[in-house]
Amino acid sequence: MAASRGTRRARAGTKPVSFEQIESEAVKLFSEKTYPVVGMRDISDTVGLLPGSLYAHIANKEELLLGIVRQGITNYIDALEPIAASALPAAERMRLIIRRYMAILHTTRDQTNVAVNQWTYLSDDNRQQIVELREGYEAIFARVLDDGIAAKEFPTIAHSRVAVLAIIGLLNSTMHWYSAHGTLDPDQIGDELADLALRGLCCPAPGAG
Amino acid sequence: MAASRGTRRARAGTKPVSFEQIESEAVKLFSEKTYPVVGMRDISDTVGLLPGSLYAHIANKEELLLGIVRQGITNYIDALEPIAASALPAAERMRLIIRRYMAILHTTRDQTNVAVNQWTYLSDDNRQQIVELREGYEAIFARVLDDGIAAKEFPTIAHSRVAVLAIIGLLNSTMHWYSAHGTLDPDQIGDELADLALRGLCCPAPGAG
DNA sequence: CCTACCGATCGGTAGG
DNA sequence: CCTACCGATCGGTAGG
Repeated sequence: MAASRGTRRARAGTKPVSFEQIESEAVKLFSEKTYPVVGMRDISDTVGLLPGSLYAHIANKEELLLGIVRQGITNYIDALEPIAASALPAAERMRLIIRRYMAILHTTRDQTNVAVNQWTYLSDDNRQQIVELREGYEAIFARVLDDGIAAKEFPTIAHSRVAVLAIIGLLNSTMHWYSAHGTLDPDQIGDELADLALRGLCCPAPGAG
Repeated sequence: MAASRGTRRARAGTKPVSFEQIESEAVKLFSEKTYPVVGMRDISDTVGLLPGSLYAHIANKEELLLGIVRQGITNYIDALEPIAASALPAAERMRLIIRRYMAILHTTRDQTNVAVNQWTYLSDDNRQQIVELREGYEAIFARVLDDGIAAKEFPTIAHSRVAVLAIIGLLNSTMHWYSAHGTLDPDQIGDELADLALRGLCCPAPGAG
């Protein structure tokens, strides 16, 4: 009975906590349990602060989510945009983009999960910001696809937006089963998925009728 | 000031509320806002009951989710299993399965969304139940794929489980952009996705190197 | 199916 | 960064 509040005494002469630590723990927790289920007390426990002390480092819970989501998407845009803008044939660019996507997923899996699946918890203004970022992200894939069609590398596609969203959906879905600690390396999976997508964009399909 | 509790008087001589109504409204709300963010008061409001009255029809919040998720998956298993078990060539079975998947998605979109993305909110025992159901669901696709490889319809695949999960991931991802009210009909999209998947399983890919 | 209510937990703050 | 605390809301229940 002697330690009524002893559980909370995590900080005795330890180094001060940084914003980056808080954000990094929040990424893990949000990815694992989702934003609405993670309490500020969960976050403060993992970094060794009392709940109220978090607000010396962050404005509020939603700002934390916003930062994580925005950076999570920006990571992809910054890396994929130059590839899409390069002078290579569209099929090659698409392959490089898919491979690079898997590499980024491998190093920022939790953040990607939050960015892709949890931006919907943002309130109106912040969500609108993210919607625009997402459009920029989609545009990268659309550009390469359209280039490929224009250059006759790919056949004319009935609904090209469907193809773009299908490819993005395929890539994002890997998150749910691709385990970072597994034996499959990201380049290998990237190549297999690129094969899948590029075959899908080119030749006639079997089993019809 | 006269209507202090007047807002809550939704039921005056109306027909009694059924369990099915409650479940159906819960499906919509869970799909739209996710389980942890939907309060019992949100549900009771839409069916026109007071919060406590819900418990005359349901055991608790989680039982509601469990029922929705289980039926949401069972819908697919019941419809796809017979196709997988039929005597048709594997490529044809795969095409029929994908087409049927899109048809079910079209009629049970909200429930599918909840079943696919929100079973993780179940507590241990209930979640384990769903994990087993999901394995049965995956097995349907694995069976057709393996049959196709054995019959040399598909080439030997490095990681056949990757292919299964990629196809399921592709199908499930349609949920995020396929709007039930849109002009794209499910058969049409089903065919395009079947083309994508079946081409991916057969021929050599361009753009390599 | 309502009335009336419960303990627990939530995000966040004042003041130091 | 802690102490001490706040109002709001949560899922759920007893008793009728």
